[in-house]
This record gives sequence, structure tokens and C-alpha cells, in this order.
Amino acid sequence: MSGESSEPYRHDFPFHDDLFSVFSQKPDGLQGFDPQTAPPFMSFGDYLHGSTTDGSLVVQGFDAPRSQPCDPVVGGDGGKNAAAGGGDGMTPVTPYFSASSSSTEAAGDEDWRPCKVDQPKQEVQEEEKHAPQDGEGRDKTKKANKPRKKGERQRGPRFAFMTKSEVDHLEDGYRWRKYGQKAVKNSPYPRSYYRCTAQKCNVKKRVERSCQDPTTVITTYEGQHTHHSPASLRGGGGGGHMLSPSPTTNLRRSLLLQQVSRSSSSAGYTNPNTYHAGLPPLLPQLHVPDHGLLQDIVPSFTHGSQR
DNA sequence: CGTCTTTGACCAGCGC
DNA sequence: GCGCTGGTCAAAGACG
Repeated sequence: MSGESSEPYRHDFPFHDDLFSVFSQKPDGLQGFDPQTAPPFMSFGDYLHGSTTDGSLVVQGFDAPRSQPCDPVVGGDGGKNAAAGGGDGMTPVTPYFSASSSSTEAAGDEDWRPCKVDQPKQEVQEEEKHAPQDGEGRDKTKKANKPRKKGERQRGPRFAFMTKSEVDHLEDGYRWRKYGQKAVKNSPYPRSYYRCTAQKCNVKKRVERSCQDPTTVITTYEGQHTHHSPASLRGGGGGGHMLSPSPTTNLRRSLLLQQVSRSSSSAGYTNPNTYHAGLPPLLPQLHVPDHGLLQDIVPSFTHGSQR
């Protein structure tokens, strides 16, 4: 418990109302987006470390496909997204953006839902659906003793990203406990729900595969850790960094970061072509089993992007 | 033995 | 009002 004072663990995430994306390489699927004309990106690592000037980044230039026609049958559009990009990398990942204008805080997360284009609102509800139910109807069963408070659902910002990976659960230094799995509509891949095992930590994580690109894992973090990453504590020794400098050259993962937090004022989101990137609330380092660290991945966006 | 995953069921909100 | 869907719970089982 003494912990939480000395080191900042990505606590502040001042961009609650913005979406942002970061691609590890040129998102071919995104017309209009040119890494070269794109804003001066720093590596995700730098980014995480707050190297950005004012803490915000802006990715612009592509048309935010609010409704990504996702064929349950991947590959429908074939070339467009080149899902099965086993080839030479540069597998573009379609940005499942959708600047929902929902005034609810749920506007985020589900907005980019990859496989759902016909559910503009349902997403929203998910955020608030768990309204205070005072266990009226639940007390009939064991589940009855779990009053969910509305406030509970309104925890911190959410942060989603897509990663090319064969494994669903990317290691990020924290310990997670899986507490559920649901089949996702229109998607052959289930969505897994994880919760940080730390006692007072309410951070949750959802993991699912993109139905468009089965090789892409979509991870959504929700909340902020109230503790340090156990991995960083014991792992690499001093610096607090266990970021192995692995080259990860073969990491041609499309990475899409998206801040999907509560858009209390999605209305303020006026320019669909502009996304503000903020500091992820909780992503000290993501370790992709057998591949490397996420931080190694993202830089491939900056460095690997033909520079 | 402790921890984690699996799995079926339940609940709330929304759309029709 | 009903059905659908997402999110969550918790018992049971699996695993180390």
C-alpha cells in the first residue's frame, strides 16, 4: 500500500472525450492517412512516457468509417482490409471508429465495435445498463447479492487497441482474472472479460478477435489501476522497466489505439478526421507473448513506417 | 491448496 | 410487452 505514491502509473488521462488511434504501420486500409503527413508521432513508448508535448496527439487524415461493414464472413471485402495478411506484414486494420454522438458516456467503447454496425445504441446501454437495481429482481438467486451501482460503471476512461496477435490475451504486466466470456453477435469469436486481480483495482479488460481480421485482437481496458504493475515491480529490476529491447522486427501488427472513453461531450467531437490521442490510462507495457512488447510494436509505426 | 478458467444463468437496457 | 444482447456473477472444475 505504500506504493501508490512514488511512481505515477499513468494515472491521468486527460482525454476523456477524444478518440485516437495509432497505427503500427501505414494503415493501407485507410485512405487518406499518410504516415508522413501524419502528425509527428512518437513511439508508443515515448508516448506512454509522456513524451508528447502537451500530452496529446492528433491523428488525422482518414475517414473515420463510422460503420465498418463487417462481414461475419471475413474477407468479404477482401482486398480492402487484407485481413489475412500473413504476407509481409503491413496488414492494415480498419479503424473501427465511430464517433458516436451519444451523449452518454458509453459512447466510447462499443463505438468502434468491429463486428457490429447495426447497433448504434446498444453499445451505449452497456455502459449504463447496469443501473442501480437494488437487487430487487436478483435476490431470487445467488446472483442477487450483487448490487451494481451506477457509479461503478462510470469508472475511468476506456482504452482500446487492436493488435495483431495469435494469442488473445496479451500480457501487460498485470494479473487478470477471467470472469466471463460471451459470444459476440455477428462474430464467430467470443469476447472474454477480465478483471484485474488486485484487490481494490476495478480495472477491467475485454478481449475479442476481430471478425474481420481474425488475426487481430481487440483489447479494451476500462478503468485505472490503483496499483503498480506486479510485473514491473519484480521484473526487470530497477528502472521500473522490463521492457526488453527486443527488436520485434517481425511485429507487423496493425495497432490501433483508441481512446474510447466516456464522451461526455461527444458533441464536441466535431471533426471526424481528427482524433486526439491521449495517454492511455493503464498500459504500462503490453507484452505480446512470443512476440514482444507492445511498446515495441508501436514504434514500428514510427520507425517502421518507412522512415 | 490456491489460483484461474469454464460455463450456465441472471439482469438491465434497448429495439421492435 | 417481448425478445435480443452485452455484462456480470458464482459454482464447479482444472491446473500448477
